[in-house]
Amino acid sequence: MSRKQSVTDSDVGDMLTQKGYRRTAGRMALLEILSKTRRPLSIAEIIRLWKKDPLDQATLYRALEDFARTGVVHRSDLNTGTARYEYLHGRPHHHHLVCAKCELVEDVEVCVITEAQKKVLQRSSSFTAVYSHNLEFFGLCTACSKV
Amino acid sequence: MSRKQSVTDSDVGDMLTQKGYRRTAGRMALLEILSKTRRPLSIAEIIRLWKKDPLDQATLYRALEDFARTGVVHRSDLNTGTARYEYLHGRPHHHHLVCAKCELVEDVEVCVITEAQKKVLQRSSSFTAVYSHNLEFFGLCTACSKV
DNA sequence: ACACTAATGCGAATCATTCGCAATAAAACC
DNA sequence: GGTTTTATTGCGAATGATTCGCATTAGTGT
Repeated sequence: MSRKQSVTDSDVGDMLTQKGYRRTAGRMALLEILSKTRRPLSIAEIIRLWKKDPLDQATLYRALEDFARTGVVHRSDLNTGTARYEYLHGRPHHHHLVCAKCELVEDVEVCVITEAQKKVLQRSSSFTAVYSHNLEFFGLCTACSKV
Repeated sequence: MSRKQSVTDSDVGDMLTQKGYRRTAGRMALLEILSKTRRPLSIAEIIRLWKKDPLDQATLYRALEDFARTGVVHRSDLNTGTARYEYLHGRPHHHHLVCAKCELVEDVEVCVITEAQKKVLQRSSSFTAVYSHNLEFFGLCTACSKV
């Protein structure tokens, strides 16, 4: 009913089938982890959360790249040197709040850019289309600001 | 004369001295390159533009990191996998337009985020300060959209 | 000229990410 | 159910970006 906040096993499986992927144990588990975590995860974090047997990195990278290409997950580089991947839960896109010290990442649901994007395109001298944007805020989380 | 659009040798040198750096040939040349280019440069691009003798990468990385730490240049990762550095010309900050195909990067001078940043902080549950943001737009440049 | 220390150069190390290729295992087809 | 097709996996090695250690060089202040 209404908007889903989490995803069940069969949902994850359906999603895979629907996008033309195969329902493999690995990709199910990966989507499981991503869908339960409402923020961008680095590869290292995913590996840490991984409960199944040994995890091959190449396989993980390939699956994530696959998912990102078809829009199942969103990839973002938050100036931390490593890519992060986030399950979109059907949301078109959103932004992030990144702690400059500990790299804690929080989602920002509001988006104030859409109209501005048009202006940017109008003023540009060498672009003919703008179809997306990344907006990340940097600051200090409560824990880090105490230190 | 008001706002400087480019930087002379002595300006670059003064900047170094003022920030507590030494006026070395390498750092002068590096700032020279950066200040003449009004967009974020990747390490590879800098090396390509380098006219002086052999260029050591470790030295280059260290200088750029140094400059970024004191705010002389700004580092941004534009989801291209490599960091880029841009001379700020005294501007506080600004945004970019990135071609999804050829990675052409254009500066966007307007900033519409400052007020929004405050709202983001207010709504956040685990951050106590937001002091900067990155905003990058992705699209297609004129050349790439023709193909 | 001298001392102090930032900056450099070089090679090796590390980290993230990708590639090649043979082995597995879904999905589809008989 | 057995077979074919082909996506996905696993492994090891390659690549690319970035960092480190350490001895050497060269600005800067005295």
